[in-house]
Amino acid sequence: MSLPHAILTALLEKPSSGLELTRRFDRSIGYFWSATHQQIYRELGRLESEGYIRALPSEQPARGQKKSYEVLPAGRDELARWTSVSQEPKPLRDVMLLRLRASAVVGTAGIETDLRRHLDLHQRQLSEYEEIQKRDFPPGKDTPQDRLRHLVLRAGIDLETFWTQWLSHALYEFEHLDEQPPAPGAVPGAGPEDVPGAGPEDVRE
Amino acid sequence: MSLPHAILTALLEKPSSGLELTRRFDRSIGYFWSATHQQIYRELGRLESEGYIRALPSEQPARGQKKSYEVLPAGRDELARWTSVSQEPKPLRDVMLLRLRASAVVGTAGIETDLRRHLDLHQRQLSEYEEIQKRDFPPGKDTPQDRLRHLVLRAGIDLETFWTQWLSHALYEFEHLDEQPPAPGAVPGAGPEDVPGAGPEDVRE
DNA sequence: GTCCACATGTAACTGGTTACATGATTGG
DNA sequence: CCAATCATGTAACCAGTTACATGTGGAC
Repeated sequence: MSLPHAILTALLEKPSSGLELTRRFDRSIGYFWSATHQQIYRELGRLESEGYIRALPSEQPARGQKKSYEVLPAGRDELARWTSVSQEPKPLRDVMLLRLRASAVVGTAGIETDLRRHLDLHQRQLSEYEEIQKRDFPPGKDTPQDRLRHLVLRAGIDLETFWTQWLSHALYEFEHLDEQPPAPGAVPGAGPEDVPGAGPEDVRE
Repeated sequence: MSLPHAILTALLEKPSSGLELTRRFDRSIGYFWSATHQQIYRELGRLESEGYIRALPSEQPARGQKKSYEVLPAGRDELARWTSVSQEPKPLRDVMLLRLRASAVVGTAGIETDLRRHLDLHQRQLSEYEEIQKRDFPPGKDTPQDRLRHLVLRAGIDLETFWTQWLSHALYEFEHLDEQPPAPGAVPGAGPEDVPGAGPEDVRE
């Protein structure tokens, strides 16, 4: 149950309409919590009916008409409560890692291209974050709020850094997949070919 | 649609029953794809009805009776196909980062304790991975299959390393949240990182 | 008047979670 | 016989995804 709290946070930072929220979820909020406009409208409805937010007065209640929301005291309280409550980290679920493990069994055909593509994507994301860091968090003036937000951005930067490094390493491994690793003077074959069959079995897990 | 492929991979590595799969998903498979036994049984049923796997002969078809599965050629083909197909990386969704951003607005009460707890959890996970690395991937013997699996484990290790470092840094920041930050000649203390700068409001997103 | 971008929604579906049900086997 | 454990499942729910529907206002 995190999306409503993401929306409350966004609305506290700045009251917005559904579409404005959607845009913000494509930008800064989306760095750590993504959501589509359908999710957002659905959730805005719930939050309003629960008395956590309200539509700003002075607008028409219809389709096609912009409708902005602001957080009510009850919403702020709920967000503060949720923020302070301990939560379990949720286990990792990463498709690329799964594909890599699968490729150890059914062959690596096609993966290398996608590894390269992902590397490119993560590098772009990293530069984008670094841009934002330069623009929004120059060294110097510094409120506690700024520091907290910077901390979050830092996580994004460090995560993208991890992925670019790991993907680079993975690609390097792929280029040397058939070589005997420690033995000097291995033969680079005709590209990383299929790796069929099952290797040493998975017995120790 | 990744869970069926995770199961196909696991079954190719070693034919298993539902409960055995569940155990393996709590261990090595779970490092990058987690699943509960309910999900697994549901998916085993689907995979069998689609002709991707079959129950090993020589057992009773009833509740309480163990039932092992193996992958059929069609299942292997499907896994190979899926593995080779390009996929989009899915955007990050992390509750702790969201809570931190929220805490910049509604206050940091309660979070610090949970940051500490998460740091501990990630440190434990990291040591567990490093144990496994020592045990299963000693330098020397090294098939292409081993290298691919090692690569996946490496991602786990590097990710946990990232989290422990980031959480340590976050805790350091928390201890100095009210101080004026970039005073030259600041005390390094426990924090491994530098202390950055400022940033105005969230208006430009 | 038509087209397009803006803006708000509905509906159906899928995958993951939580709670519970049922039978078999084994040790006391 | 009873309780604990192993083992397989059902059902209800919830969050996120995908596809589609509807209305407004401005540019041409």
